[in-house]
Amino acid sequence: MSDGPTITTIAQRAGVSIASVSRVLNGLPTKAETERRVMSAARELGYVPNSAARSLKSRRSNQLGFAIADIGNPAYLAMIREIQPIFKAAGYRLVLHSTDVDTADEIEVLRGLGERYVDGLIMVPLRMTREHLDMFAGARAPIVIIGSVPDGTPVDNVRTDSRTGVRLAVEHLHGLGRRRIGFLNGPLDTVPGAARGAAYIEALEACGLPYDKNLVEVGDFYRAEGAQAAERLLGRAPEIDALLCANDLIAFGALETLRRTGRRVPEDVAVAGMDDTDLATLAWPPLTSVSLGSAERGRVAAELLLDRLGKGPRAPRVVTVEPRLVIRASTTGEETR
Amino acid sequence: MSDGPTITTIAQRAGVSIASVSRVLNGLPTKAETERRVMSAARELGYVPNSAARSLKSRRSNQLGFAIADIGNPAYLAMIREIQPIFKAAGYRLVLHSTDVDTADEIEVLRGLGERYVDGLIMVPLRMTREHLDMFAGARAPIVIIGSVPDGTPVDNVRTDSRTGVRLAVEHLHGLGRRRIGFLNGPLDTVPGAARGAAYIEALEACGLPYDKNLVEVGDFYRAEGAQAAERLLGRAPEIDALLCANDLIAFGALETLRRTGRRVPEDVAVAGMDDTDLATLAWPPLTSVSLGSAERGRVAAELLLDRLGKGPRAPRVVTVEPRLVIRASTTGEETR
DNA sequence: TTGTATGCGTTATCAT
DNA sequence: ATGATAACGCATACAA
Repeated sequence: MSDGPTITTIAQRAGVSIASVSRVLNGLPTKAETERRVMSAARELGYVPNSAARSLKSRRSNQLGFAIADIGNPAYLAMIREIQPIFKAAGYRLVLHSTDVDTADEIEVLRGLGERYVDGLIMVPLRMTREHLDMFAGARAPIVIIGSVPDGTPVDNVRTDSRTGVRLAVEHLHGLGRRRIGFLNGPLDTVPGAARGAAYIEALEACGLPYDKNLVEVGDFYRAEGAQAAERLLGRAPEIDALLCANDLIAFGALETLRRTGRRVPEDVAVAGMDDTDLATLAWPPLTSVSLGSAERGRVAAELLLDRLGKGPRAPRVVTVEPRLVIRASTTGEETR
Repeated sequence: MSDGPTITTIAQRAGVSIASVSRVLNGLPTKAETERRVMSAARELGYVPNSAARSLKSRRSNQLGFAIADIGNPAYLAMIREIQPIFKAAGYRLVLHSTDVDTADEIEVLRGLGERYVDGLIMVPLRMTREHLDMFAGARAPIVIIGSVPDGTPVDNVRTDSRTGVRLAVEHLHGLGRRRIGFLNGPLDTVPGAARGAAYIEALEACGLPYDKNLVEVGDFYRAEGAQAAERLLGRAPEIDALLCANDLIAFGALETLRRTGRRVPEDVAVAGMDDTDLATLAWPPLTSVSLGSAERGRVAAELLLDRLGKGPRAPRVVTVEPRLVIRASTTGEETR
């Protein structure tokens, strides 16, 4: 717990100047004898370079940030699992921000970039306000946004195609003969909530099904809220024969409600989620889900960020990850796990 | 993306010295006029203090670390979810280390403490080597270990009582009339693996059941490995009527294998896990599990760390969180979710 | 090859 | 109340 040695300590011990110490430590050409003495002094003292001093001098923190609303969401977790090892391999530490579904918190994180405690940031904003866009424009470090930003926004952008994803699911349910397809959505003022809500309507039309707003219930992107939303929806529209859920957590909640109210899945109600999280194969029945490529989006975001850090300024890039429908027993009744 | 303003920039703009700027920014007594000019200059320039310079001067990073083997494990996730908001509320950022089940990685994190990029660390070591203990002793920042350390180790320590936890589960299964209770463990050279393995034997004896090493299978703490271990065990000892699993992930894997091989849970084989993760109620049937208080251990660890940071050196403390058996349908067959 | 001296951006001490 | 200046630990331009 002593007050760590500095290059000055080493210099005294080795009887050389701090410049020589620094040179040896950084592998610059040095006389063998000097190098030997410095290295052994450093080892004996248990020297470790001070990161604050290094950062101040180098103007690099060797840290990268990842900001999400909720670590508990397995879709975000899948991203972290990709991002962390990529950052680590590139020599960066991961600073994790959980913004608590709070827009002000997100803004705070963006403002914090000015402190330069990270060299770059990956953010998954839940809402996208004017203030977000302003902060992106003035940001003092590279930002990668997972989720859609308006064209021209000066950040790299990794998107998914919610519209296609929702369509895949609705077509699947329609193809199974379902005609009363309910939709359990998250808050409409969130980026995914708005996108998936609109896509649901589009997809119904593409299938030639009428849009009945009575079949849509809005809750939040969590399991408990999903269970409650399902209960409200089924109370109001008991004739529903399929349920599309805006994410897997909602779907898990819906499965609970369906079981509790004595409905069979998929015989009475087919259920599909979105995100295709690890948990989809844990639920019973295994959950059909639209993969939005969470892991891949995380990986791509990390790579974009590192690439920009390595190569300096360049035009913002947009990468779109294609959704993919993963069919399991919650819609087909077959054991396909 | 410009090169952020510093107090020097502000001083020029406001026509005062950097000392005055610093004073105003830190709320020290200043003449109203000076304060006004500095504040408006700072606002106009969008000034944000540089964290590296601040850290170098203050010798504090305002960052705290959390090091775990695998973010994917929901037990660790439960800890993060407690720790992050506590850190944030106290003004600290969270630096997350995932050590990839690699002991060398853990040691590297401990060595990194010397860089002083964090003011303290919470670690959940999977293995506990001589090297770990040495690093603890020489650590240059406060450490809280979740998991058991030998008495006298100079770190705060938050434990769970594996022995009691395993006993609760075994007694429960025994009370249900089960007499061939198998055990699916994780690696024996890990802290939890060793503890739970020993506890299993003890618990059997306490129930008057013979220990049959044929009923124990060792895999790893993951779902896929759990499924495989269950398959090996059931192939070898098909008469098993209960399965205790060293964590929930293993149990989920076991449930898969049991279903796939046509065994009913709990009629043919009762299954219990450990950790009582969120996922326990998602599985089918809902999983009986021994809660080891993951969330609480996280919370306590965070509080211990902050307390030490606030109050300075003091004797190492040990807090033990009591386990609790949460009974669900995977052992009793009743719907108790 | 090595040492001296300077600067990174901040805080804090000391004069004024 | 304010300004000049040192110091935090490191890297480096320059001089020797």
